[in-house]
Amino acid sequence: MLDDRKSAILRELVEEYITTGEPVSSRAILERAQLECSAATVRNELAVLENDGYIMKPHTSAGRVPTDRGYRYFVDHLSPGSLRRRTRDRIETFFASMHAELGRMLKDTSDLLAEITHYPALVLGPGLQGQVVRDVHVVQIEPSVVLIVLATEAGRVHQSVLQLADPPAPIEVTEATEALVTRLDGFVLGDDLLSEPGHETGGLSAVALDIYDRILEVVDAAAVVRREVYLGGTSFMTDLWEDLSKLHRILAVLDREATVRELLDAEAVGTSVRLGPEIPAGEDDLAVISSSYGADDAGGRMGVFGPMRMDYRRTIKVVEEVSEALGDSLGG
Amino acid sequence: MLDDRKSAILRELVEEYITTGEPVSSRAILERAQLECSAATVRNELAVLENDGYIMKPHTSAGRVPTDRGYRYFVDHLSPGSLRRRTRDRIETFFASMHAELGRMLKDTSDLLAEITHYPALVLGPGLQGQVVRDVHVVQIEPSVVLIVLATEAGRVHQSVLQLADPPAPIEVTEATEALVTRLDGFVLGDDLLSEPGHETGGLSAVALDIYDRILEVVDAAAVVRREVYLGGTSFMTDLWEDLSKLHRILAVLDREATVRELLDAEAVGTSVRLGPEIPAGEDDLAVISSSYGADDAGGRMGVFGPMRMDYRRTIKVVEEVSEALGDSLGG
DNA sequence: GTTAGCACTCCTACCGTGGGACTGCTAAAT
DNA sequence: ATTTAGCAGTCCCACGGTAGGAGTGCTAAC
Repeated sequence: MLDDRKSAILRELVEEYITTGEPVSSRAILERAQLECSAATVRNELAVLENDGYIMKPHTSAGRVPTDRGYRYFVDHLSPGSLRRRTRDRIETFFASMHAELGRMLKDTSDLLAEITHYPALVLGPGLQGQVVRDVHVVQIEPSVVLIVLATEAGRVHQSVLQLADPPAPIEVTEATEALVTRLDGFVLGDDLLSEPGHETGGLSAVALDIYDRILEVVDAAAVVRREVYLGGTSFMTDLWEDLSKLHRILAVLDREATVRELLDAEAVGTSVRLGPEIPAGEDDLAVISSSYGADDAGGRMGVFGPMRMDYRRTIKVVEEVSEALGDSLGG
Repeated sequence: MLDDRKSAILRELVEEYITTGEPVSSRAILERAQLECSAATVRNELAVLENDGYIMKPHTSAGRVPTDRGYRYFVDHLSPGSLRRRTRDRIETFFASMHAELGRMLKDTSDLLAEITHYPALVLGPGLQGQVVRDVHVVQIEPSVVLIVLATEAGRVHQSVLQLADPPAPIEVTEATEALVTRLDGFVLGDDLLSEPGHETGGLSAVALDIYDRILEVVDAAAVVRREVYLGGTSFMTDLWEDLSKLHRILAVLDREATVRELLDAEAVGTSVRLGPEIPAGEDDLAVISSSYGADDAGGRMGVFGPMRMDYRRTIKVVEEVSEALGDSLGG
């Protein structure tokens, strides 16, 4: 834990560095913070902070720059910022006038988040886990291919194509479907379906029973279906990193869906700020601010990313605000 | 039209420039093409080509670089390249082992295309236009909200949420749905539904009739629903353009779905190569190679983009090959 | 513990220069 | 008329050296 003055000096240093991007000199800190001391004292304190690993010098005669540890301290001991009325209004009106289909809504949200924060934004769609099955529909689209459509109470739709070995008679599909509907109505996706006590399937023929079982498998798998990721504001990246090879690596992370998911820290709840080495992507100068939206089960996660030198105060607030607004919008 | 020697000189110049990226000197051309003349003659020809607007000099004592017109001539008078056995095999095995849901399939295709060409790739999903309705399903998910799910013979699913003014009784929804199914079964999306002679709807109550009409509107609109765009291999961009502000502008184009669609030249059929000023995005150093896949109605479009200095011979071939393979894969 | 002063470090932006790569032109050859 | 060799002229760019400046660490006094 740092004493008051060191703390203040570190805070001003980080904020100055965030806005200017240049190494910060002792004098600059003195001007920012109204400290009752001289530049020499600040320099002494800086030497201590450097020794403790909070800051570093790019070279001998340069100012100081925060290290990973410095950023971490800054983020953890940071009083939450507040948003301007205009920004808050903007988020509000955006969601008030939003009546699109889910996928579009999430894409638009990622654009909004990026536009407000000026950082590229990610939105991870909600899973189907926890959704209550409202309706199952089976359509035989080819002799041995059936399309299974699942509708939930929240109006979500999941589809899956099932390839059968032998072409069943339409009547057998109908039989299987009817038996299914009674069994699945009200079923909560993600619950253990297969080991649940089965309903009466006595009247079904062998073929119908086979179809029945296969469809149950599909429904069972629906809960863990890959969740969509939406990406917005990628053009901000060129303002954030000057280095082409750095940009290349970040884009490579975005190109692979799996690594994008890792950025968002899908398992976390609430707001998370991850810095550099804490992120699995293996990038050094990278920070991700993310937050959950919606209910535990029915929700997802969104966030923005940028270099370690980010405007944390405001951005954390925006991400939280937009997450909350999207959650409300989906819940209502 | 250029005579043989000028044509050969221009071709070699463009190909040399494509591989090296440096302005091409008269001597370099002489070495590439086995011409029966001296460098001085080549220089004379170059002067003519420059005068005619096919090539230009970055500065007085530099070699020549193709202009838009030069590239255009090159592309138009280019004998189609051929692919290495390995590349062809790769495309084949990729589609042979592909059994995913449509969206994932298109995303994976964009990744494949990018990986093979080393250019960022775009895939525009097929529309619903021309699809034959196989099944309509209406689920009342809230008192005054119904979910409409449309399944087509090809196994495509379209969903839409309909907000009704007054909460109808479930029986009225059922009535409307039953009347719909008979009317819509076999209907081809995109055909003029609303002005078609209506079927008997005599038995319907006023409320059911209203729902019926609203749903018809939804179905009518399904054919022109916004088609998805999938993007792969964006990290290749950093190898293609060195300039940060250029990258920024390209990323900005990709950020807006509308402009991405324009890149693909959605209205074109077959293969299209568009260069610089021919592309609505308003970028100068940009080329897009795109091609259609699938049947006229049920298909979409895919392509790659890069700077004008692209490997057209090979890339055109790859885009066409992958388009065809995807078309076959969807059609089968 | 704090401060003023100063020597020292080291980055960076600037400038000037020479080599080199090409061209265009000219005049002779085919 | 076309082609060619030779050469003067142009202009880029990589290189190296330098001066200025910003900032630090240290020392000695307060």
